[in-house]
Amino acid sequence: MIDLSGDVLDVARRMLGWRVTTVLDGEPTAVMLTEVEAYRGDQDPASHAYRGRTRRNASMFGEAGTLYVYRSYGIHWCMNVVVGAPGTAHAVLMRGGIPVDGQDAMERRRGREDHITDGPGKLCQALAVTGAHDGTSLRDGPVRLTPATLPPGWTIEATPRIGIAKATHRHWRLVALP
DNA sequence: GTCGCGATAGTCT
DNA sequence: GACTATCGCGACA
Repeated sequence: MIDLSGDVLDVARRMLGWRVTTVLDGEPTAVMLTEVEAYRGDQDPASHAYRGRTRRNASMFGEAGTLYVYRSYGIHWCMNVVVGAPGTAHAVLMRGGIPVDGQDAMERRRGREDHITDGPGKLCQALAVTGAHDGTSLRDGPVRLTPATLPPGWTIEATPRIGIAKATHRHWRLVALP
């Protein structure tokens, strides 16, 4: 069972190395997370939840382990793990990973053989995650999150979040490097 | 390898 | 009416 207890930034760091798996269109696919960002609910000007609950971000206010999927730049899907007590709307954005299963299916969905899971929009496309999965549970839903450890020797780096104009002093983007 | 830029539409002001 | 939690391509080095 996945453990999402504790501060959202600690959870984000712990999640590096975890597996995200889907079985959609009959195709099993899985990636190991290598890039995530933490968003601290209503205390974070960069969070979608900063100005309260809206139609789009409603699932952020659910219980820990809920999947929050939104459309980015009108084109791409991006997915988050909801963290913390219901109503706090803390979340961890899954930005990238490396393929560990179903690479053929992911290459087909992406229409190319390189750079298939190294960005938030790409990750969703490769795993076939869409807005239809918003609000489902990562514990027993169509998109699953399972704990795993990073391979030996990997290190973690903290940087400012990407594409964010506010709160840039907060280094809440975490990247795992070989 | 890095840099610049256009596409595109939901969401909120 | 403005603003994105992005991507892919082409130019350059």
